[in-house]
Amino acid sequence: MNTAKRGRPPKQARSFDDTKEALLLAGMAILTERGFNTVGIDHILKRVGVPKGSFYHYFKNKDDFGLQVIQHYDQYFCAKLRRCFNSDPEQPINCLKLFIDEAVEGMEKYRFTRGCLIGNFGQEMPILSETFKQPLADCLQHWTDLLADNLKQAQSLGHIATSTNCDEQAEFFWIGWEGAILSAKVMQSELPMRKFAKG
Amino acid sequence: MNTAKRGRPPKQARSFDDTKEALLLAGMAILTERGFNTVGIDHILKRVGVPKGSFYHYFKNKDDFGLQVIQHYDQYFCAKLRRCFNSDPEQPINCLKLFIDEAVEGMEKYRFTRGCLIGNFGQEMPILSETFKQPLADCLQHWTDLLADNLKQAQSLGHIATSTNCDEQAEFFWIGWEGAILSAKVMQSELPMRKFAKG
DNA sequence: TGATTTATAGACGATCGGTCTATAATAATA
DNA sequence: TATTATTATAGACCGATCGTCTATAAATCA
Repeated sequence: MNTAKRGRPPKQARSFDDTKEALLLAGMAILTERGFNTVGIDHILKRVGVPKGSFYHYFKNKDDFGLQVIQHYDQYFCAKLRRCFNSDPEQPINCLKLFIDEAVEGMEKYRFTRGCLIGNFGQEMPILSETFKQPLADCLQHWTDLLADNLKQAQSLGHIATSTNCDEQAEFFWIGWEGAILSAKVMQSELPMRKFAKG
Repeated sequence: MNTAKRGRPPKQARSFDDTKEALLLAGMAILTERGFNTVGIDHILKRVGVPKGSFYHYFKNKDDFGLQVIQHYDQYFCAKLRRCFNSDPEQPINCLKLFIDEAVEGMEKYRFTRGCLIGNFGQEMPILSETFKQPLADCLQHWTDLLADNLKQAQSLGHIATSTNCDEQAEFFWIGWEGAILSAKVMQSELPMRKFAKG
């Protein structure tokens, strides 16, 4: 059982073991900030400190990379949602508030430069390959399902009117939330997010 | 008083008189579909059928062009809003419905490839020059003002509760509407726009 | 008529995009 | 332990894009 890594070793020592994972993480951060089509592969490589050959060893092409970044982001975001939505089972309503507060915090931390990865890809839909359509729609559906579950919990506890259609309400929230993130980027202010959350 | 145009004449006859106007119109259409940073100047030139020299005769650089396209779009969009909002003074509520119906129609006409120019620029904020920030925010403000006026009319006619804050409500609408356009692009369906309008 | 203004025409270099081929090390095989 | 296969890094390569620059052509002005 040799612990040494196979393959040609890097010229310079690196701060990570898993090159592919490092590329995906950097991809999430950079694409969330700058979108897909405007970001060159070189940009990501420079950030991570690996040569181009490594990229094309792990990914078939740029589209393949983009799709895997989306998958990664979906997992990350769903995990975040599950954590928030399980944070206060007695008061499910507070869970959404927690999510919103964390999102505002995140936007401020990066000075309103990092929005939503799915929103960025969505805006670029008309110039993206057809293969992106389904994965992006799936992400929105996952989030809607998670939020709808949370709303149904609140409903079963009597915190929300029984007349409310939780699925529709969840869809409505995410549609508007994307707009709130976008507006926050334009205004460089948390106010749009707060104003939408109020509604 | 000679009506002939000054300057070097084009090699091939053109279908328009005003080259600058033609570039701005093509810019509106193309940037609405594909965003700013991902579109090259050559792309626009090819569509209009003019050489690069003309572009740099009328515009200082690409940013200058982008800013003028935004200005043009703002005028176009505000005119559209004014038309809608004056369409039924007796029933101001119907005016917004008309706008929404027209927007859905437009999205379908272009198969969900053309979203909102301001939304596209907004998504690209982090990589745009600082000079874009104010003009983009101004557009949103113009639309908010126009919608708020409409809501106030409805309020004065007793069609909306007097407790409603029309300015806040107008802001809320446009924030969410941007999200609805974005979601419609992802889903390639009018449903997100309809679902948001319902709320 | 000659100088100036307006506008089109397109070559050019620097840079950056994505793909592809070459190289270097370890692991597996026999 | 020699040979081959596998893994991963290294970077050359070509085409596209951006913005500048010079050249050209017509109308107007003095």
